[in-house]
Amino acid sequence: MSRVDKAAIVRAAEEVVREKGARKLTLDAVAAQCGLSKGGLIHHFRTKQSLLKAMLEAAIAREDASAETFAAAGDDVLASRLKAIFELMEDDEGLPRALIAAVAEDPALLEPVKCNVIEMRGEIDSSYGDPELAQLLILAAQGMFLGRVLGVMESEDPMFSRLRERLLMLSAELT
Amino acid sequence: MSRVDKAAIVRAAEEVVREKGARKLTLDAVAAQCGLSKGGLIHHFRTKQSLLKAMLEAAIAREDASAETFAAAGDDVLASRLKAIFELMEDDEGLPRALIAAVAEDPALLEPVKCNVIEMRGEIDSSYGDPELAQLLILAAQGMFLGRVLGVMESEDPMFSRLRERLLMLSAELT
DNA sequence: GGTAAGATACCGACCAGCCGGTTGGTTTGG
DNA sequence: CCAAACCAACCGGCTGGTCGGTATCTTACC
Repeated sequence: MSRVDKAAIVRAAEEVVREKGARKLTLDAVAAQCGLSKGGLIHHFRTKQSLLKAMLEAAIAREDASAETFAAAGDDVLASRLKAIFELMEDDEGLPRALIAAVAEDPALLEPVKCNVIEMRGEIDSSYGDPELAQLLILAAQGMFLGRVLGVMESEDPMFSRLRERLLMLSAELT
Repeated sequence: MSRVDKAAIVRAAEEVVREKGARKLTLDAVAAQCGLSKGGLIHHFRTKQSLLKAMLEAAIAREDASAETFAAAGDDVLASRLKAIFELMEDDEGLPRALIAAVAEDPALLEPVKCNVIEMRGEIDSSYGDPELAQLLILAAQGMFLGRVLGVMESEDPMFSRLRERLLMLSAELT
């Protein structure tokens, strides 16, 4: 049917952003990265915006799936969300890059991310006796995520794992 | 001497990013915004990169100045940093926009931001008996900042001020 | 099984507009 | 009179997107 599917194109786009920065995320570059002509690429994604949208959706889906895996393994809402965020940070492809590219291109593309965050917030608010503290733990993890995107927080840094463990401990105390 | 100074140009650039998004931060747009021709703009900032750099530096300087004001008024390191971050979030110009524009254009421009964050981290690490918890409070504030940039966290939201107060309380318990 | 017809995947040349930066000149302040 | 501030036209390269065509696959009918 198709030698290259949309998922492969999205991966190629992430690769381009990682290698060359968000500003160089160009249709030609993506096409080259996945061995396609620009025409071929446009056949799959009719506009650049639709490609960016797909990048964001793929990344969000990965994060949600990750959280659900932890939840299925017995973690509570907060712990599984925290672990999902950490996992997201460790393989630094995907969402961070897509986020940057999208926010640069058109902030309106962030709508799905917004929805996702709000949904998560709702889940947590209704599950803990001290919802504000629970929110703060999530926010701290997202702060680490920001540090990662900006290149300030390295996942090999011993501080990173200490903060990570500490956050999980604090979340365990909350139940 | 000059009818338009560099600070005014930086403000105009922030305005452009706010109104049209980082991708539309173009020399022509900035020139138009501050009533200058492109040639005139280039006379002040010889390249776009140097303008971006100035934007970042101005924003960082604002934040540092804000933190120092709080410190001078008697707040300890953590509280003054937290308050500075909150202040940064409330008038949503400046750093968030500059950050986005810079990271999109060339991640290397983030170096000063990186230095600033690392310096802040050092200050805090050496000032509290439980440095990790102190770091987590800062990270939570930065997480809120990220939420603001993505348009998820509104500063009028009652949740916002509750989280803010809670963070300050937690920091007070730490001394 | 073969094949005609239609759809889907893909190519690569091309275009129009944008954008960073140059240049050569004019105005303005001291 | 000089230097700094500023202007406006211009340029070359890039980029998103178009277009007309080819190759490959599916379907259906004989």
